Amino acid sequence: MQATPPSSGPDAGSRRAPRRSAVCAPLYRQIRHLLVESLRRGEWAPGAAIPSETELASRFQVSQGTVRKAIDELVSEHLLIRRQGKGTFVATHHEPRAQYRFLRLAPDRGEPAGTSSRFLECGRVGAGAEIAARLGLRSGAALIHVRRVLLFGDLPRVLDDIWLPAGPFRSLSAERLAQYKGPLYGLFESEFGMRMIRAEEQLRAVAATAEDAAPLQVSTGSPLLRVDRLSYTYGDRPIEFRRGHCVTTDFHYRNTLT
Amino acid sequence: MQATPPSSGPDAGSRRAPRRSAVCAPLYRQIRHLLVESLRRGEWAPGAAIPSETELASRFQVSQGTVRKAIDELVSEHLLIRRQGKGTFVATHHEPRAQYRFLRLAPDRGEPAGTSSRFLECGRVGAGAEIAARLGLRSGAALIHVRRVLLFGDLPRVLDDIWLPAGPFRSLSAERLAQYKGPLYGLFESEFGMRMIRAEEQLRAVAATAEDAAPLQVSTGSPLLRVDRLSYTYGDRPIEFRRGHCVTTDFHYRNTLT
DNA sequence: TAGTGGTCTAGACCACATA
DNA sequence: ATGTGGTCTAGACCACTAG
Repeated sequence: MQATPPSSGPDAGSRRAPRRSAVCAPLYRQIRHLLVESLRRGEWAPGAAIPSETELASRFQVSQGTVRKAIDELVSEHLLIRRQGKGTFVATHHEPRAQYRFLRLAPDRGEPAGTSSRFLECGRVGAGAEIAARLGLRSGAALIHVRRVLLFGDLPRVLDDIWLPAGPFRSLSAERLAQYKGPLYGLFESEFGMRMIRAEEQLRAVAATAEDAAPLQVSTGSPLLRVDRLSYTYGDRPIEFRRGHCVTTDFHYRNTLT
Repeated sequence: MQATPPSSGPDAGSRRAPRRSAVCAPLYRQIRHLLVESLRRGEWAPGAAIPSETELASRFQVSQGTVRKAIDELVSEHLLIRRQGKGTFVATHHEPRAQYRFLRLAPDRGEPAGTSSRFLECGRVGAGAEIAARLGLRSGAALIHVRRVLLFGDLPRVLDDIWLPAGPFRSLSAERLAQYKGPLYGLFESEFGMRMIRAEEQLRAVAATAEDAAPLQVSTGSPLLRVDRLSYTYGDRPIEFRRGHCVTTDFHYRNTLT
């Protein structure tokens, strides 16, 4: 930052050079960008504290209020978490509060039972045209494909097909998945350094195929909620495509419009 | 507000009484609450400008920055809209930008065609147990029921059943609906003084009944996306329950997870 | 007691819109 | 030229956490 500190108190008059032009983002957005870059580079690990607001202010040569506004935005996007009296921390999918941030399926009555995964497949495949386009890869690119059933208590309710670029996720295996407890995004974050921060979903109703119906213990042709999800990491880079088929006779997908 | 302005500059020392206790919200939230109350009372009409930040600051005896933070929150919740150089305005469903804020259905390819409504029914009914509970009314309370088909271009894609409390919406009629152009929430806002600011939705896949299938021009039993929506006005008061059945062969419901 | 984030203030200047 | 929101600063004090 090329900010010039004022010579004295708030009434110091014309005290700085015109720092930015019309093409330039506000200072706090520039700071925000620097913070995101540090996160992307892994300068601060998930779960770790970032430097205090005052330290960042002196590092970037801006006021604490400007750093604060940059952090405010990142907190609202769940990239950072504030803890009063303790500091500001890099968000992680291992925290209980963030565990099911992306899981919108809930039982019609009663509180959400604990979920668990049963993994059916894990192997390398070539990217079809549709999935390649979504992930921004060339057709035929190497992917890892995972198929699993999500159980709520002991009720199988979601059949997920997950496609990941083979590069970063090369070492993902059925064994590693089977032994892992907790949300997949936690595993991706810890083992592969890929942190999901945002996702776009497309929902539709479809009839169950025979292949979908069996693991979900429903009849072929019964209505299923199909959820296509494209997940992004830092810098709007798509990193996972997922297609879920959900039984919604006693569950529903919840959403808030604001 | 019982804030005491400081005697002089920023270094005036212990300059105010302890304004709030542990049970009390921060000043900017108190200001925010006062603003929402003014909105609820209709002190400023939808589309109109609210007083400037400096005027509100002097009215509430707080600094402009505190008013600003209160307004910031209301802007992020789409209750207010800022226009640089012009002022801050009460949001309205008549603005082009807000027209389809709550419409999440989009065509799989191509840009969204214009939508139009075909109204099938409009009449008084008694509230069933489920809908009464959702709207916070007693079972059997008087409701207005509207049924319509939403068309994208000339494609019928959504069959909506809408229930409204008969009190505020007493004068809603088939004639009034037929002659009205634009989003329903615009009509509710202008004609009935009920402004929707938030909604909760529950989605599931269902098989089309014969009654659903006919107006949507699909076969009985084909999969439909059912969307149950509860809409709220100021103060978390539920004011509309809506059940939509959507054809999702060439359309989808889009959602962003953040 | 020291350090952190949370709130509040006051004032400066900038960018935009209107007259 | 004036008034609006938008950005930035500096400093005060509060509330919470931990050694």
